[in-house]
Amino acid sequence: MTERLGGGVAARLAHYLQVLTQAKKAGRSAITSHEISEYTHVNATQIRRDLSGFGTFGKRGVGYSVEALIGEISKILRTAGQHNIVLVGAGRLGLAIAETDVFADHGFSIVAIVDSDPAKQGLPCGPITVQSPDDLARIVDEQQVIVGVVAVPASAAQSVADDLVRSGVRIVFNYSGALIDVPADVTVHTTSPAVELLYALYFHLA
Amino acid sequence: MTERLGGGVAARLAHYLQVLTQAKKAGRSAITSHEISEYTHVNATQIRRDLSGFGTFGKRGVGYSVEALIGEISKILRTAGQHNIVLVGAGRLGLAIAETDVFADHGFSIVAIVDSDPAKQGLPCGPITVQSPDDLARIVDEQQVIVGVVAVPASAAQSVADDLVRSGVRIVFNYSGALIDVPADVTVHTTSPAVELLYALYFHLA
DNA sequence: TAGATTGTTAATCGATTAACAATC
DNA sequence: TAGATTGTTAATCGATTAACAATC
Repeated sequence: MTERLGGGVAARLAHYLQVLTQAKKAGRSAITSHEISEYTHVNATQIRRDLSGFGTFGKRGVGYSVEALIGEISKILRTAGQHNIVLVGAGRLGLAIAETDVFADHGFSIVAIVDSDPAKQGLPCGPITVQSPDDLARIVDEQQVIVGVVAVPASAAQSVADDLVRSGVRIVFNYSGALIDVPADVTVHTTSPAVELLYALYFHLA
Repeated sequence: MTERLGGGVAARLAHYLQVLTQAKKAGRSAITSHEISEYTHVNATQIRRDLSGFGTFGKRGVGYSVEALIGEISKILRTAGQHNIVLVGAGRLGLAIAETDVFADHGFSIVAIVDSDPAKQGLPCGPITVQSPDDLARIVDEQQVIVGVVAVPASAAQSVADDLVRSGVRIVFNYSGALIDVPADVTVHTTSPAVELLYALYFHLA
């Protein structure tokens, strides 16, 4: 189990974890591979094989315990524990992201929000207040932040990403839609809802 | 070209289209398979093969014309043209989504926003005003809406999805994070940014 | 017991990778 | 011409699918 997982397996396990977390919040105590398959669009046999590679977590005729499986996958992905995020952009999008618990559900905590607009600095947002981008390096260092979320207009995205990388962030999560370049040792993920929509549309029109 | 594409190819083509659209907005006129690969994390050879199956779009030694390739892929995916969206939820998240042009960039137009809170109904949001959920069926019918976007709290998501499906929407785009059930002939996509974050984190910790 | 679902095998299919000639 | 990148082939790897015994 100390060996590194392949990219495919790791991605699928993360997806199962998301579904299980939501199922738990909805009050479910057990779930079958077929149900996970419906929500993830991953083949049910594949799901069972992915899981059985690490142990026998299921009960034949019943399915998997939601709670127990969350624990097992967290252990496999080594993502249990607390991870800190800094959010850049206190506009509508940034505040909307800060408000949801999509990140909190998985142990990610938004420890700081920054915005270059002085009018927004000092404003409260939940338990924290908006700070200046000048504080980024200090925040990342003091709070051991590894993830930076970019929630600014496309035109400012590259420059914000550069700031984040300079400040020591290792993973950039980009909501702006713009293409962003970073050094090879930093990971960028750009959210692109339109991609899924184009895909779904193709099969509905065909 | 009249035959239906496999799911893998269609998903990748949609992703290329997203990158090309952003590249065009950034003023790029040409792009190589290696650059598309950097932004999509799809293997460059795979990209060239995907494209060459439909024609010879590239120039050896140069790459692909961004503009021309956007046209070709739009033709292949048959997604050129205008498609209408109705957005449910005029909270921070809903308004943030309405504000961005991630959807508009690909010809999707948000033709209506509805919210069950009477205090929000009538409020302006760009060129339109917030309406009541009671108007959903009429809106979907009159404006030929095929996509419904769910931007409400998780606790209300299933009920909103039910309303949308009853009103005739064929594709549900769920930003709430909650698990949603719909009839077999309707497609749901649930955005889950945390999945990508868990995945990226795994490889950074390992 | 009967019904359901897991765990697992074998066969097929699609994606990835390396390599390289063609050509801009 | 020289350098770069496409288009394409062949070999490997991983995902999907069908089938079914094991067992809850």
